[in-house]
Amino acid sequence: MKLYSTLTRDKRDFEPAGDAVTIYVCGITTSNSSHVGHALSAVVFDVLHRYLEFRGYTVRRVQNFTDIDDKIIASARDQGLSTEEVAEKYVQEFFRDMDDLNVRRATEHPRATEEIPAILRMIEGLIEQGRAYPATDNSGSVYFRVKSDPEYGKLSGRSVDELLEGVRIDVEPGKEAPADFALWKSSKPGEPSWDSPWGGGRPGWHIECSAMALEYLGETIDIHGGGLDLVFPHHENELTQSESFTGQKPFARFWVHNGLLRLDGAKMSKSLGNLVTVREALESYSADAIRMYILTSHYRSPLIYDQDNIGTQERAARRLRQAASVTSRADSGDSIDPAPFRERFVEAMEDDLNTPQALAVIFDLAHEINRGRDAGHELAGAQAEMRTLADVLGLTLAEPASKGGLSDEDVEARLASRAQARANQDFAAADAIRDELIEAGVVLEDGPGGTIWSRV
RNA sequence: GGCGACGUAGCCAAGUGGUCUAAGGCAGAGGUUUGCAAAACCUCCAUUCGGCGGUUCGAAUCCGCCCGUCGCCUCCA
Repeated sequence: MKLYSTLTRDKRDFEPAGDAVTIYVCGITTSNSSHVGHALSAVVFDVLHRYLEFRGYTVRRVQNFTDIDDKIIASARDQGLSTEEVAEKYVQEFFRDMDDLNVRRATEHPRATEEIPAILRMIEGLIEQGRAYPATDNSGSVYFRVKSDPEYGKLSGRSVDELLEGVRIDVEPGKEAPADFALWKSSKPGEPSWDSPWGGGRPGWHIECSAMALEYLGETIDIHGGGLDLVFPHHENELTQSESFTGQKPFARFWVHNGLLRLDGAKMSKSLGNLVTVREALESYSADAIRMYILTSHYRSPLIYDQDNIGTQERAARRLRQAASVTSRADSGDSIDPAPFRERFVEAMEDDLNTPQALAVIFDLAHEINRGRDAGHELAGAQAEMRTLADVLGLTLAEPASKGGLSDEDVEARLASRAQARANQDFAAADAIRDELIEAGVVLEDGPGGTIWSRV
């Protein structure tokens, strides 16, 4: 397949270097509930993973949790909890949110605080190589020496000179140059702290990802992913320290970045506070609708979070769901050949994961199934294919669960009353029952074979 | 200020040199079906791709300028 890489700024043919496709995706910092922007990124890489498996590859995907940083420390202090407790709370919340979005778990979900030995080995190695140095003011921090890498800036397209001049970067004491970044941060009294050759401290943000990628996936990984906002400085720094440490280039063969979700004209982010949590979104919309909303736009494009537009996806999801489960008289002796649809689906996905087109193919197949229903064609094969393709996008095509109101038995009972009323030509009574059920989120369809119902 | 992305029908959104008089979804109009609906099906719904120039036999697609929106440069998926 073709994949766009931020490093080369073009689409290239992707083949894994080894037997399995290795993917490292930057995960969340466990200081807050996940928002829909995190869901966007998670869904994109979930679909990439699912598609690669659909194509027959074995995939090993690692996604970390940054479970120690300033915000977690602050949050723990505010709530009177330990940093571990705060982190654990949001890790569990993340898993629940992702499960409900039908995002499959990664192969591994390592945490920064559980990888301290690997992180320390890497920092020590970088110091030995002259790539890093303990803070010049003896604070106990360790910094990476950016000017030691003449290629620094190649991922984000930044000029090293400009960065070294400290354009809009505050110079910290103890740094040789403004662009140098922390590999190890000395801890202040009362803060969580791990022992190191330089004194008590904690890992800098970037080093954890390098260490985990190396530990779990090796010196060169196939795909490194994350949101576009991570390109600089996070991924730029990961790249330089990883290639410096291992001497192996490239650190990642493809850099895949998803576009950012916006709300009210700005990027959805913690610092701006303009966010909608995954949980809030799931309270109003089904996972299929949320995923379809994300996937009807290309993953590299920015997407504006808009409630009304997600609502329209709910109706669109229903269209697919019904086509996947309609029944046919199957008396024509013909059936629908799904092969051309599968081909078009694959063709779309092969082109840098063009999910909008892939989804359009599924809609075309749904249309063909509905036509086939009217013509009395055999549908099972086409419907099975449709479910297979939908599953590659992580769509369940399942009915939303009963939202408290009426149980299935209640619905069946109301339906029986309505059937009796219709038989008696008492359409007023029949329509009243229908209206009542619609209020409860149950839609009826009267057909030649009787009335079928579904939840919306 | 530096670097980068984007602007396609009422809305969302693919398409990036000819098969585009532009996919798909939602909304809308007429019809079939139905006790009436709903769903489904049939027909219709951008001669046009932010604006102005240019390159080309040919541009939504390439180039230039302008207008508008957004991202990164500081923690952020």
